[in-house]
Amino acid sequence: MMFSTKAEYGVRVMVELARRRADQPVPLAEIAEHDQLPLAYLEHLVARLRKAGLVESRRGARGGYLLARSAREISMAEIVQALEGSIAPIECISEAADGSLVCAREADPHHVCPTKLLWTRVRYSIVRTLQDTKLSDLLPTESKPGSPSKPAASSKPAAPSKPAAPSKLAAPSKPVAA
Amino acid sequence: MMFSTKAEYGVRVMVELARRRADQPVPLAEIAEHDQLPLAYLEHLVARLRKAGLVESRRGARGGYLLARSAREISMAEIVQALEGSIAPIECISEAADGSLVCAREADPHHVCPTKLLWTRVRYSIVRTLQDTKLSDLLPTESKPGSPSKPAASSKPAAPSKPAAPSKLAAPSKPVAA
DNA sequence: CTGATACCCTACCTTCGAGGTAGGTTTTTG
DNA sequence: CAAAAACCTACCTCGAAGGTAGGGTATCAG
Repeated sequence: MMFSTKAEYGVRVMVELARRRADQPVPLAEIAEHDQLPLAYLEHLVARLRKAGLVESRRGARGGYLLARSAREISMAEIVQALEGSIAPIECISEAADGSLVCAREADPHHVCPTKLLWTRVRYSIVRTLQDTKLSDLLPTESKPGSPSKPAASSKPAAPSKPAAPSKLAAPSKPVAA
Repeated sequence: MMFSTKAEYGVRVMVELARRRADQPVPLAEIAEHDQLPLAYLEHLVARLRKAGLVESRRGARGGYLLARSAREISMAEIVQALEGSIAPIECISEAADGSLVCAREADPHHVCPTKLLWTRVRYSIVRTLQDTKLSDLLPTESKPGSPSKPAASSKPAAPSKPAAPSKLAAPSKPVAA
């Protein structure tokens, strides 16, 4: 497993917010009950989402949370990023304050780390997929007038419904029973 | 961080093996010293690689490990898979014994998990990148006659050497004081 | 044959962060 | 005002990541 439940739960919260009418706030307790998730824990997560500017809050009675933007304008990358922090497949490939990718082992400028290429690639493919997937893509096909509901990935289809089962890696005998 | 050091160290070991002449075994102690990694720990990792059929071993004096196949025929997916087990971005999207993707929350067949699409996509993009990257791709460009050394990723350049300005996706929550 | 080398195996140990609780404070509404 | 809800800080716990330790076993050099 690679992402923590922070990302998992947080994405669920965002989906629940997106499903509802955008003009009135949704109390967190409602979502917690609907998805059977611990309320107190969700409060931590949604705090991060708020600091990241992804949701807005209304305090007091009849308060709750709302999406700060339209679901079509929120990418999963933003959500995951807000919840998990910097997206990196391994410690080595996380970024310094200046945005560059650092590797502690790379003190010696002569020596180039051969594995860096791999992890950079992996990181990039994850980030791209997360960026290409918008919050609206996870909503049940609710045809908004004038906008096709499945723009999905930009360049390539990010997730073919049939993964074709290569070698042993995926081997879903029942592929993605959606 | 998403993969453990198992994958990180294990990939390093494989790279070291690939760098050397394929006909004589490399003792693990040599690699441990070269990469400054704990020998006893590497032994655990390489045991997994052996069970997965990725390396072979010669016991006794002048023994060591060798690649079981050519570096061009070993994908990073196999390596990571051997070390980390099933590749899954979150618990939900891992496979059951029968190979199907399970989600505990999906007991109710009516209810479709809206977030499953996301994690399936992410999983697939990771797996594809790992499959497309061969062990030979991580070797310093050592031109084998008759084979181009950079087939790289399938469709798109997977890793830009300069991350440019990644909006805010970079922002480290914990600044990684390396 | 004997020692050295190196793989191989099982058991253990320690730290740390994920995942969650708890309890209080503040703001808003009816 | 009382209830509802966000907000905040502190704490707790448990399992796995990341090792260590120590022996056993095969192989080679001399």
